[in-house]
Amino acid sequence: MNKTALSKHDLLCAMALHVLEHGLNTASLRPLAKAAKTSDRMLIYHFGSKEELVTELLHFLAADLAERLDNDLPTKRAKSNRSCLSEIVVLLRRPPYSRHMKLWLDIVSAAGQGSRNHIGIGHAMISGFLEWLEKRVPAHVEHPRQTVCLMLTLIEGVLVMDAVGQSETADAAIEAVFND
Amino acid sequence: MNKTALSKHDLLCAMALHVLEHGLNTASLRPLAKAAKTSDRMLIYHFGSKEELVTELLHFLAADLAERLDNDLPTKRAKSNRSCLSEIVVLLRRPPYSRHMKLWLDIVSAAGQGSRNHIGIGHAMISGFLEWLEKRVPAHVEHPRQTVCLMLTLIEGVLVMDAVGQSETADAAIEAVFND
DNA sequence: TTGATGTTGTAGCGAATGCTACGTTGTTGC
DNA sequence: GCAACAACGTAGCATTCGCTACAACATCAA
Repeated sequence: MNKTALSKHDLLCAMALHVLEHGLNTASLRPLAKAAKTSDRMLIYHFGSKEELVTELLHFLAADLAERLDNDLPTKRAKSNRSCLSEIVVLLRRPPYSRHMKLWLDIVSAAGQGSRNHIGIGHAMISGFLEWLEKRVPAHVEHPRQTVCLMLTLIEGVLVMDAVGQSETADAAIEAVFND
Repeated sequence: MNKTALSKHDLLCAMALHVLEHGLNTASLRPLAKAAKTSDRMLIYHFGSKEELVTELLHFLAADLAERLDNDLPTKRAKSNRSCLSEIVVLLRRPPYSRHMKLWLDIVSAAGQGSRNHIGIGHAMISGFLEWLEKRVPAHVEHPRQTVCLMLTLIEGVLVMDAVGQSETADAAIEAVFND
């Protein structure tokens, strides 16, 4: 177990870098294997199938993203909804997060096509992000749950806008949403 | 010209139905050809390459979507921002629009990976949608441009949430955004 | 030593990919 | 009628896809 489990983690690290660079939906076994300095044969050996590999890889990436966010944004309540939102957006638009966000859009796309796998992971990631947000929203807000739902939904919209070169539209939306 | 132009339109119609059903990023020439009752050979003959075919197909679908929206939602100013937003969301969540929206997420995903093609089309579609929205937002709003940016960005977020089974989150966001 | 189990390389399978070569039909202009 | 050109079918190319068969080697318990 030890040997395999360890190398599996290394494989996931290397493949995560590759996917963050080149996208998820277009990734195939041989390039992934090359990035991890092994062969497609060994990837199937370790993960059973490509589908299981992708599942594990997405869980790995989700955990990585969550850890990064915890490190980069302290568990401290923001002064206002506006500053809370804009701090997060500024962070997510820059590397290394920007790459995660493009990959996130790949997950969303596959989920939209009905992939149970991607729907499940996507759903969990949103739930986790909502909890994370709820600890950072100002303490005085009346409906914290609704507020974080609004923030996160808007953030998702910002990611979409950024992807198609409509960042100004996203900026205007951020500017408009909170009056506090 | 007439014969080819006509049949090209027919081909686009048939292929549009196919990608709306089966997704865009996973579509390949032979299934597309089968859906249009022709051969991959003929698709290349008519469109030159797959990339050009996809480009034309996306323009066709964008025009189709715009026309449908014009027909289904009259050019009439809504009573409130809230009703304006919710009417559109209700519409987009149902067929036939729901399929267009899943395909839209495919475009966004490809755009996020840097495809000039998809970025250009996506950018244009957002711009068109913004104009369209600006004619339907209540007349009395102070900053109409900002307001439609907020609405559309939020709509994009709703699409993302719906794709990963987080429609309740999207609903809460819609509930929270406008106080009027 | 033997045998069982786990790890890895080589080679290849059948299918699908985008695209092309080549020949056969029309159809049209002169 | 005939030549030119557009329209189309058949067959195939080279590549890539996920995955597997098979053998070689290591490790370790009996």
